[in-house]
Order: sequence, then structure tokens, then C-alpha cells
Amino acid sequence: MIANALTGKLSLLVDLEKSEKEILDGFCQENGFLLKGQSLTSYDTDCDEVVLLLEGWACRYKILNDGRRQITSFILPGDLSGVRACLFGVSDYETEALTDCKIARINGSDIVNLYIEHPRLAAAITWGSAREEAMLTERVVSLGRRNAKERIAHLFLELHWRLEAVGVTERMAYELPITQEMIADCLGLSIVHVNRTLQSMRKDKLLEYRNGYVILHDSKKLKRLCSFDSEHLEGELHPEFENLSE
Amino acid sequence: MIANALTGKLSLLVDLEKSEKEILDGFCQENGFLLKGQSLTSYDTDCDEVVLLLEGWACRYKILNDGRRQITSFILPGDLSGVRACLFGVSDYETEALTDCKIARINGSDIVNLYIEHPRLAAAITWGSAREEAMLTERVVSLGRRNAKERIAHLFLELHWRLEAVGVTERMAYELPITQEMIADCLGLSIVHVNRTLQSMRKDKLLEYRNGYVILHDSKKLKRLCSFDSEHLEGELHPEFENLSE
DNA sequence: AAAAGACCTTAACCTATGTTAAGCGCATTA
DNA sequence: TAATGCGCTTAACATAGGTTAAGGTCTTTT
Repeated sequence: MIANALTGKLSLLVDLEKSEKEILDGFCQENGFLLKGQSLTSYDTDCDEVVLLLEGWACRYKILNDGRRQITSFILPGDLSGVRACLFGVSDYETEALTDCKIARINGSDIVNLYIEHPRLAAAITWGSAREEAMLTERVVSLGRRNAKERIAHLFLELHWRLEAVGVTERMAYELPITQEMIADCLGLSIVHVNRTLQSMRKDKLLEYRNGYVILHDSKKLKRLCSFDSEHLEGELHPEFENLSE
Repeated sequence: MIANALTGKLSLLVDLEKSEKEILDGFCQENGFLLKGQSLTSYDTDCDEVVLLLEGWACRYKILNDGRRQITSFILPGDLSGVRACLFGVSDYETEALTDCKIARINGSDIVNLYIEHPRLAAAITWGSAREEAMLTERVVSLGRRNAKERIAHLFLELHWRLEAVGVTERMAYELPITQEMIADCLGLSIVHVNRTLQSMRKDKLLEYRNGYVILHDSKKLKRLCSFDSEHLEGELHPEFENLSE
């Protein structure tokens, strides 16, 4: 399941042909791993490599002059990291493993070639970037206009939604192997306030987060609370692409 | 100049061939306009249309349940709006003209066809999306970890940088035809606090913003203040694309 | 030329969130 | 089994930024 998180995710979008599946399966071969805390980007500073995360968690972040840190996104199994860096030769953030990870390193030009030889797959990858942009947009909304409780609700719902797509949730619960400090750095809050807010949400029977495990007790209420809307993460390929056989 | 903002922007990235330039010029034909306050997206709810902004300002925003608004990005001359919505059939935000605008409506399938017939142009457009994502990432950093003064510094520097690329700045100054309320909604602040902060920055001889006109008095200090870094907006196409002749 | 409406400005006051600091519990190491 | 360290929790206190409200200056409308 996990080994094909990418294929699985993209199948939601297009009916893949056999030849396309084979290419993707080729990408999904585990050929490396990262220890917790290791950086993904140190490699592709002079980079021509895309990393497909097969198992584990990672994140992207930026650090300001004085050390303040902002996590800009979490990277989950099935996610490609470094596509932009590879297409345009710029990497503007750090990427780090939050847990031990299994990965597949993919040659940058193999990805670029998709754009030339397998436009449908390239489109599917672009769809992945678009999805990321949509999530980034929601993060902007969270940081700009949602309060602490709403931010946490939104993040936890979004993660649940993403993890569902790669099949690693159990009903309304999932493993979240990160510290409260990371949640704080992701949501623009202090670690103390994240703690306070989590407690209060637990008391209100909204959700629980303990020992690296999230339980969403009342997802309906949570969704209303933060104006959560997963539609922005769906989407289907333009018909013009669909008609394209290879 | 303005009429070719798109071509100009993309030329920074690739040496365009004659045939490619012709296609772009085709896209740049003004064929519509919007009055201040008019919405761009009402059209593409069932959307198969991309809008190229030729003149004027627009923005994307989201509104929460209770009316709070967050502007997620500003759209400037030369920017394409709705590429994602068109490729994937989802539009997850509202788009509105902030001033009267001249636009070129482009048929969605004409854009999609680029992906099939002119991969280099498609790549250039993808580059535009990537640039947007980079800006969105910086906005996340601003909202998450920068204080009011730093947020304003960063936004004003970024806008200057973008406007320079389409040639509508005068040295360290430019026209910014939006209200303080919009700046507030973009930076996750209250209108009163934006006002306070602008005053204080003016007193400190950092920058001035009055009558819809921005002057950056001390851009060096401003850049240091907010850890501004325009590199993340640059970038060049992967050589694999460059070698691709048509 | 009066009235209305945007937008900006200022002031007084309020609150969500940050900061500092200390103690706790568990896991790892020695 | 003591010691170290990391992450969680709680409490007391501090502050950046929000809210409300009122007045000012234009511009547009009547």
C-alpha cells in the first residue's frame, strides 16, 4: 500500500495506463533512507534530484535571521519533494526528516522528461503541486485570520484528510509523530499556547492528541469551527488531458 | 510594455522562439475589462477560462464563516489567473479587481494544449505557478513568524520586486492603489494596527505610503529587518527543457 | 453647497497569545 | 540506579496587536 502511495494518489486523478503505471512503479523503488533529523536538501543544493517519500514524515521550513522558525509544510508518504527545485534550479527552504524515513531518490531529468514524453503524468505531478499550493493557501488563511483553536482544528483535519488518501488512518484517528514544538512552528504559535489550546480542546471533547496519536472526537464540530473545506484538495484533470492516449 | 508583460516576464526565463512569441502575443490581446470591485471568478465557476491581467490590480481572497477575510495574493499585470482552476476544475477562492483592469480572456483548452504541443511554454507557465508558490510560502513565514513591521516591509519589498519585473516602478517607488484595509487583510492585521505601524515606519525613515504611492527610503535596512530574499523568486528552466527545440 | 460615503488617523482600553521559569515523567545513557 | 535530556505541563506575568469609537479629510452624489 505504502509502497504505491504515489500511484495510488495519482490514480485518484487519472485512470493510469499500464505503461504509465510501470513508470511510476519504477519511481517507487526504495533506494535510500533518512534518519530522524537528517536533511533532505543538503543533497540537492547543486540539486538534480527529486525525493519521493515512501514512509515516515518530513517537513519544509524556513529560518529567519534571528532563528525564528516557520514550518511551511509537512511531507507525507506519497509526496514528491523538490520538483520545483529541480525544474527551476532554486531551492528556497530546508527540508528535514521528522522521523526515520524510507525514500526513493529520483533523477531530476527523469521527472523533466515526463513533461516531454508523458504529458499526462507530468500533468498529474503538476496536480500534486497545485494541491500543495491549495494547502499553502489554506495555511495563509489560518495564520492570517484563524485563532489558535481554529488553526489546530484545521491542521489536524487536513492531515487526517491527506493521510486517508494514502490509507494510513483508522477511522477518525491517526498517528502524528511530531512534537508540540513543531505544531507551534507550523501554526505560528508558541509551544506553551499550543499546549494550553490542546488541553482546552480535549476538555471540550473536540479532539485529543497524546503520545503521538490524534483522535478527532467531533469532526463535524471541528469542521464548522474552522470553516474546513476539503474540496479545494480534490480536483480532476482537464478533459483535454484525459483524451490523450499514449 | 504592459501589453507584453507576460512575454517580458517569460523571456527572463527562456529565450523564446519566434513561434512561441507569436502564441504569447496571441494571448496578450486585450479583449475585456473589469471595473473596480468586479469579480473575476464568477465567470469560471463552471470555468474553462484563464485570465491574463494586462493592466490594473486584482487579488485572491477567502472568506471565513463569520466574514473574516484573508487576501492570499495580489495579481499584477502579466499574471495569469485561474490556471489551476482550469487544469483541475477547482476554484477555491474568490478573485476580485482592486482597480479597473484591462484583461485578456484565454480559452482554457488553449492553455491545456500548451502542455501537449509546446512543453517549453507550458514549463514557463508552470514556472509562474512555482513563483506564486514561493511567494505564498514567504507569506506563510510572514504571517507565522514576522511581526507587523516586518510583514509590511516584506510585502512592500516583494511588490516592488514584482513590479520591477514588468517595468512599472520608478527607482525605489511605485504606485500601490489599494487601501490600508486590504493590506491588513493580506497581512493578517487589523486596519488600525497597519495604520499605526505605517506611521512608525515613516517616522523611522524606513518607508512611506501615502496617497496610493510607496517610497522605500532605506531598502537595505528594510531587507535586513525582514530577512527579505528575492532569490526564491528567480530561477531558470531545467536544461532538459532548454535543449528542446520546436 | 449640503449630504453622504470612503478612507485615514488617533486615543483609550482590552485580550489572545507570548515569555519566562519551574517541576514532572519518561526514555536513554553511563 | 543515578544522571542527563527531551518533551509535556502549569503558573505568573508581559505585550503586540485587536476593538471600539470618534473626528478629520477628501471625493462623489444630490
